[in-house]
Amino acid sequence: MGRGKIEIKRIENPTNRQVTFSKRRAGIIKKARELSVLCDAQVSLIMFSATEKLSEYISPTVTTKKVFDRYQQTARINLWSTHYERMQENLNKQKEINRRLRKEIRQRMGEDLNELSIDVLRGLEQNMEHSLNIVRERKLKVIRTQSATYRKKVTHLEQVHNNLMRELAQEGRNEDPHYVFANHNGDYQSALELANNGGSHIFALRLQPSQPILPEGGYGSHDLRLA
Amino acid sequence: MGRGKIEIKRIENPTNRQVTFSKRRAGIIKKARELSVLCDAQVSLIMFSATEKLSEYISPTVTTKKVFDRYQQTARINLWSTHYERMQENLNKQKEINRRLRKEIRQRMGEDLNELSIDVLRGLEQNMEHSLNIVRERKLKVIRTQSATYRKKVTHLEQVHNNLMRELAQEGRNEDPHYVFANHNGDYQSALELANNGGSHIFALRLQPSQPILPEGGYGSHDLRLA
DNA sequence: AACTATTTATAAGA
DNA sequence: TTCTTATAAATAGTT
Repeated sequence: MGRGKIEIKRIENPTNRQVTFSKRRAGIIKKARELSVLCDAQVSLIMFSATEKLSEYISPTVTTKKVFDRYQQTARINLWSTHYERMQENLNKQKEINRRLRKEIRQRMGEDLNELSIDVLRGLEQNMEHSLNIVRERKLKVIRTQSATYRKKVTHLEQVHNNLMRELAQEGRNEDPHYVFANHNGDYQSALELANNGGSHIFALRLQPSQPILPEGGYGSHDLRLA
Repeated sequence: MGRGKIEIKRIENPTNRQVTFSKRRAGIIKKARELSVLCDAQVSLIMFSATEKLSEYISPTVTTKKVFDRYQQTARINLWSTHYERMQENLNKQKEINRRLRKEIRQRMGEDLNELSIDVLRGLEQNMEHSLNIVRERKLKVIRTQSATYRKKVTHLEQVHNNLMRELAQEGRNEDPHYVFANHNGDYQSALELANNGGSHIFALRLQPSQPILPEGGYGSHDLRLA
């Protein structure tokens, strides 16, 4: 269609080739648009010229991404979809693990027990007894360690105090010895308090029987108990 | 170009539309091929008909994937990269959640306690005591229910047995009454066994102090304890 | 699926 | 690039 018929083979003259590209690009884009409109089709047309220039047409009813995604599905061609699928699989696997872990925790908190057989219940009870003993021992050990630390601190403070008293007794002029003594007593008192009862009032809340596991952000060890 | 000029708008007659699609699809694919050859261009043409049928042309010098990749680079359009990133984020979030859940379970099994403060330890201990009581009660309830069921069965069997004995006593000729009696005793025995000790030997393994949580497939409530 | 009257695309030239 | 125009090619309506 032109002044003369041409053979369909690479146009060697670069200028000529470029001109033909421009003309025909316009033509094919027009054809693509007409096909879209007339036939209600979704068309994606991407062209790179020999000079690397990008031209494209995409039907107004879709996006290039949608066409690509659909192309993958329909053509069943891998492209990057394997990557996608693997990620999706992985995600689902993680979610399933998550579900089971939450269930495990709920059961260890005394919920969701109805479906458990007597055998499993017995095992769970024994395991929890055993674990509870470990936690108890650990707690006692921490308390003992902390007590020891505080005792050392107290001993040290007493020494400091005694030294001061001695110095005061030697130099003793216009200082009030009771000021220092009261200070020392305060430290000792708070140290004992912390060792024996440290903040346990905070955890009264922990005994709520059915604390729900939050879907996200509020899960996990301490969030569960501190909520 | 045809017997009459047509307006470029959706063809309402479905048959007509389908025919036109076929004709014009052939035409545009021919145009795409000619453009590729004449102008040394790389063309990707993807079409979905209104009936969801996929047609495509791709220049012989490239692959669809290459065109897509190049399109992304050149157009500097994200396309699916955001999708990727979101999936990756989601996956990481799930993994982090799972990490915390595993830690929670380990701590409830008496592991990883070193980092816990005396406050948290005290709370954990109280929570575990409370949960253990719930599990214990549930276990007892199940045992009681099961015992009741077995008692009913036994009672029923005794009745059946008595009826048989009575019948035998009435008709009593060449049957051995001990056969029936022994059978009945066997049932009763196994019923009692199951109620009192049902398979608990299976769970000796559960008391292993440091059963690792398997990364995949071996996690979860019962796998952990039954491993 | 073929035919063909007509419209449309475009090669070559300006 | 764009316009022009002779001509090739595509295709709408028909069979």
